[in-house]
Amino acid sequence: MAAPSDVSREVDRQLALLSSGADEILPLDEFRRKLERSVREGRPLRVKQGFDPTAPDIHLGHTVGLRKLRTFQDLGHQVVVIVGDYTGLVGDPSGRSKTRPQLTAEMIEVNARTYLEQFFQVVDRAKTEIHKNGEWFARMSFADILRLASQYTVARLLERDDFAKRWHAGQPISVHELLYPLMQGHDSVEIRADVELGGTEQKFNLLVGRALQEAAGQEPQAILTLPILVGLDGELRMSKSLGNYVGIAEPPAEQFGKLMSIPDAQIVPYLRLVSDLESAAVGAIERDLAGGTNPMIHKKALAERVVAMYHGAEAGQAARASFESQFVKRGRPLEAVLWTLPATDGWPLRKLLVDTGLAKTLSEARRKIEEGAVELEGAGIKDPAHEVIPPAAGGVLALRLGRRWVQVAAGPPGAEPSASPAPVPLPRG
RNA sequence: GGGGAGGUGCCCGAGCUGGCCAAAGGGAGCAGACUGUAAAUCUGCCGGCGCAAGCCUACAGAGGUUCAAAUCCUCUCCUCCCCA
Repeated sequence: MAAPSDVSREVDRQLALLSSGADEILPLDEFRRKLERSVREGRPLRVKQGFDPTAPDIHLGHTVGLRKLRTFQDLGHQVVVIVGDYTGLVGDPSGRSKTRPQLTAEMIEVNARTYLEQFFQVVDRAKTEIHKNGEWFARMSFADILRLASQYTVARLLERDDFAKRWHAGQPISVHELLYPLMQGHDSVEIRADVELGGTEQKFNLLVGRALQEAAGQEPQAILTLPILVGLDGELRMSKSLGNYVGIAEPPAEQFGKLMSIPDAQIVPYLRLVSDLESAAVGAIERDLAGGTNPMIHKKALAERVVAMYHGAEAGQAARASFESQFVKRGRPLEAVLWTLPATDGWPLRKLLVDTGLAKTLSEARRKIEEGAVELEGAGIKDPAHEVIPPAAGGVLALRLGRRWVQVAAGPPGAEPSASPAPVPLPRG
């Protein structure tokens, strides 16, 4: 048993680390008491994090919470992750203005696997317990559901901002969506959570967990909310469906480029929320920016740092070098995805653009060519009917539409178009 | 259960006294100029296929009227509001 003063010192230390960067911890005194007990009895806290296997790719927005989970683990606590296979059938209405589409069981399975794989790039697998909430929801009878539903009122559910907005806007809210917060809360009861993490938009759901735990005679969980990361557009929260995200599994150059497109005002928030730079250093950068330093310098450092976190220091440097070559010096990137396309007699440029994904449709490709957005081997091409001469074996062509580059090689006639799994060096031209 | 209002392109939203509607306007997005792949500003594009003329698909769904329908009629589905 530790001496009382040691306990108190350790609790202070943990509290400082855990609350750093957090938006709110509610109720703070309860959380402190939990930590005290944990330290005194040497019993890890059970820290809950749920996710719905809807959009499997983890992006930087998620890592804000995941990095906090990691901090809990580093302090010896136990993470309990809930795969929301049942809640996924509903779709979290949080922050949504529409009912989400429901998922099939197979999709959930696949998504969960992808998700966890990426999840454990940040979180320590050895200190993580995984549950599906189907473990308990699949067994509940209708009577059980009624009992659960009786523990909360419609008025309280409708207090919730997103429901309230939809209600006032005359948009539909399905009954099963109303059930969502109850399901999430019930998860906390089942796993006896001590703490649950979530973005600030999750606050309501997290609090429902407290109410249900109390009703079940358990000590209610503390909740820890984290600021929401703004997406690349600088306005809306980072989310896959909005397309304003940086995925942690994306290639280095992609991550770097996306990070360079964030508004200047987001540099400091990003450093705080998604980089591993300690807070004193972030403060120094903040002062430097206020002093009038060109934000681009710090933005590049941020981008390099984040790429390094997920791909290693070397990849970070390489991404930066490629970026500088491509944009600052107004040239080609150092590398680009290589497409191998079947060689045919005529190689219509429009088709190349579509096959390589630079354009979505032939019509779009035609328009972009006419707009002067397309460049092949350094020469702008404005003729929509242009036919490309396939390169000789071993040769490649550098093709650009706007800011995006690919390289193409000629493959055997009739073959399916295929892309290199990762970008490969682009010959200097 | 009764009454009322609605469902238009990625989103919002005009049109709905039938043809000039691939459908005004705004937003988002893409591209060009500028630039730091930031912001602001200006310009172009923004259903598909076609070099083009043009053709195809489209205004919740299915039928119908008409030379011609997003626009008129019938039925169906869906949403919201008020009343019970």
